[in-house]
Amino acid sequence: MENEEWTREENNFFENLLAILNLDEPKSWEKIAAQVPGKTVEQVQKHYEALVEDLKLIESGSFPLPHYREEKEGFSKEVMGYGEETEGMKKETKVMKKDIREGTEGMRKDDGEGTQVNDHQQRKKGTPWTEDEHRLFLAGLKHYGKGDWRSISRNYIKSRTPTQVASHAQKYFIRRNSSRTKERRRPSIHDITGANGSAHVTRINSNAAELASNNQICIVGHATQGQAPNIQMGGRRAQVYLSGPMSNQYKYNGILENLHPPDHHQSMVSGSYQPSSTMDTMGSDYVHGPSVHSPSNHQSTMHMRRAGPSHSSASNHQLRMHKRTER
DNA sequence: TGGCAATCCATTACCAGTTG
DNA sequence: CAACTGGTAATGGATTGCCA
Repeated sequence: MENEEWTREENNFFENLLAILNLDEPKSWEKIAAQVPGKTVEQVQKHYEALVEDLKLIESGSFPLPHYREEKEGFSKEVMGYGEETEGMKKETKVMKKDIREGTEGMRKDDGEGTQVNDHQQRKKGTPWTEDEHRLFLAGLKHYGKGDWRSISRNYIKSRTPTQVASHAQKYFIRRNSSRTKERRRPSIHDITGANGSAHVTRINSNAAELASNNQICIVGHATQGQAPNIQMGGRRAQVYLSGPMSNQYKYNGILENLHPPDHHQSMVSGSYQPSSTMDTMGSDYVHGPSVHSPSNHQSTMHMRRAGPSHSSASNHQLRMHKRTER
């Protein structure tokens, strides 16, 4: 007898098949049923109809959750393959806790710092650190040293809890100790290592030389709107795009005073900045730089990625990369 | 209990191919 | 050729588990 209920894995697998297979093709349901163990063609069709119904309800504003048969049935050490006693038990506990987290749709205990998480909330959204907060952090670090996050929180960054400070510190030290070449790194707030540092450009775009020859240059780095970092670039008029964690996307229109080679880091720029959102209305003086994803576009990209596999697979991309290196 | 390392996961940056 | 697209990698904040 076939199993009427669908596990999460079965459901995911089914949805992936839907994304891959063309339902207009003859015998598509047979093909799907053949690939989902223990399900009949009828059950697969029924499940599809239920899925369509769910989508309708979701679109209409209500969110009834589909019923999944819980995987914790038979959740034993043997089944999970955790043969080794202590580590296996630890892993099992961890997996179960993870399962509970996911299975209960974000139901979680209070973290003790006023974070109430209800049924509809996922993990608390991160609040990005501002440059000012980071500088206070550095000042506090200098004063109290590594480890005294409570004092740093209490006396320097009142807007952050000790836990947040510790988490920030962890990332800060990882960044500082990273052996990764600076050329490949993205600009980060953690690049500011002194409490009085100024905003600076950390990396020039790889096609900067080409653009510079055309009196254009693209620079990637941090700058906050309205800031006018020092510029040293060579005597020609240029358009510069700035981007970074603290800016959205800014465009610089100024004079190249002393153009550094494209691999030169820490080049300084100054001038007037415009948010990119206004760039398109700036007129023909402005030359377009590298494309920037609009958040909405990217959101939909991400949504599609989460929703199911794409027809352009990872292996396709690997192939592209391989072709590229061959050229 | 608090610090630390590891992990999770959402977001963002970047890149190359495609398209108009 | 600029803009768009779709993919991966990097990043950062929150959370968890371990241990002194």
